[in-house]
Amino acid sequence: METGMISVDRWSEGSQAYFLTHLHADHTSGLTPTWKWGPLFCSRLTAKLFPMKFPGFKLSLLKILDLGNWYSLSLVSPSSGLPTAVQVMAIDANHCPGAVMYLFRGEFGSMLYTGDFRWEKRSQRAQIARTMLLNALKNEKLDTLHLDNTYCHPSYSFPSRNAAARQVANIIHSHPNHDIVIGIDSLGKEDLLFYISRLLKMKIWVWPERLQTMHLLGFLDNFTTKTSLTRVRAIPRYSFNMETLQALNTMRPTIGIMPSGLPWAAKYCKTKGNIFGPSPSTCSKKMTNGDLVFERYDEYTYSVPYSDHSCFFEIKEFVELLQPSNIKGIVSSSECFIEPQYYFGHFCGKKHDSRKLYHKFCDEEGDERFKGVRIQSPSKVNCNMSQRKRRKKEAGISSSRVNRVSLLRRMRRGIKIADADNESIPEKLHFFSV
DNA sequence: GCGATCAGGT
DNA sequence: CACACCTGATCGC
Repeated sequence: METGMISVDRWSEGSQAYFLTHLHADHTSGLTPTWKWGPLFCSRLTAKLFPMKFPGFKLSLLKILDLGNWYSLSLVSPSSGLPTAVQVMAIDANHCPGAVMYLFRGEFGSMLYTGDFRWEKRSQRAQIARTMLLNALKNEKLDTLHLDNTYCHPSYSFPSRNAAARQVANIIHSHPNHDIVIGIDSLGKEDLLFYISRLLKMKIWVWPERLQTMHLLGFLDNFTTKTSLTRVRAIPRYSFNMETLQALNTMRPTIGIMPSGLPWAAKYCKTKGNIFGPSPSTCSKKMTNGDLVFERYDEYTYSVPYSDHSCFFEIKEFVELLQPSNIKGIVSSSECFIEPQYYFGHFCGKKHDSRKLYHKFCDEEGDERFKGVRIQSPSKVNCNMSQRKRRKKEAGISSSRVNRVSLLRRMRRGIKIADADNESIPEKLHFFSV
């Protein structure tokens, strides 16, 4: 598709229609309450959560796309100046609440943008999404797949979220006299918390803004902001650290559980031989409990492979199902980034030389790129920090400005709670003139 | 003075 | 490893 038509999760000026896949901060960078380049298309649930994240945003810019419907947009081709129609369908991405993929079709052919997605074949939601996708495509070939390639490497292997949730429950069961803290973000992992809450027949503490989110999502009874009611608390991931856990343990015995796909990235660069082989065991403290395996970091912290992104095998199944003509990775910032074409080119029925490129990459840099990162970054950090401190000292900057900025940010978060209001959501539309 | 953005950390 | 999001510094109006 030519540029100047649509943007997905990109918010700079110059497109005729903007699409938001979900509300995580790394997909809304550039979007502010004063943003005005709309219209902005998103799922119904994202629209419901939107005012909390962007209070004061002009809600008439939001256009809701219900799942599984085709919507038609009248755009203008920037090159010819002629009108051109683009059809779009939103499909459940099974990532965080409200997250969708977008299937587009028009003169350019067909294009699927997954955003962040989890493709758990056995989950009912993924099966519905699968049916929607296949019905929408009928027998047409998908021309371009923009793919969530976060874990697009065979070493990224982790279980379903249901299995990971059972691991969390298992850890909690084996600590009947401990307080539990679980690290979460502003959106996502609600099903995990809900599952634990039902299983333990216990409310889970969340911070006030998160409770507001839970209520918007329809969880009315399982969460609380009263600490006295429960021994299980979900806390922001940024405050989940060793210091916090040590402090908590001075008051009550407490363990931390971090649900994340990340620690399960096998350090394949350390292994010898076949990178397609099974994920190597990387943890010396792996513990078993029944038939479940979990990872213990230190005396307080457990890590559980609960991921809202697809593992490698799920990405493979997804690409195999769709067999697109072209694949592009959405995530490209990774040190470890490898074009999905390398693994899945054979599903695309196209000749390509990415395999050759990959080998070149490995041969030239191999383990060194990882060693380089490990060795260089601490010294670089130290250098930057000392430079920064020196500059600050030289400039004689007091901390009053900084404290004020931080305070304002915190106040705004508080105001968001008070202002949160989901009344004025626009009506469903099937045709949009842009 | 203030919002926007970047860098750096976890 | 790299997710999602924080804080603090700096930029530019």
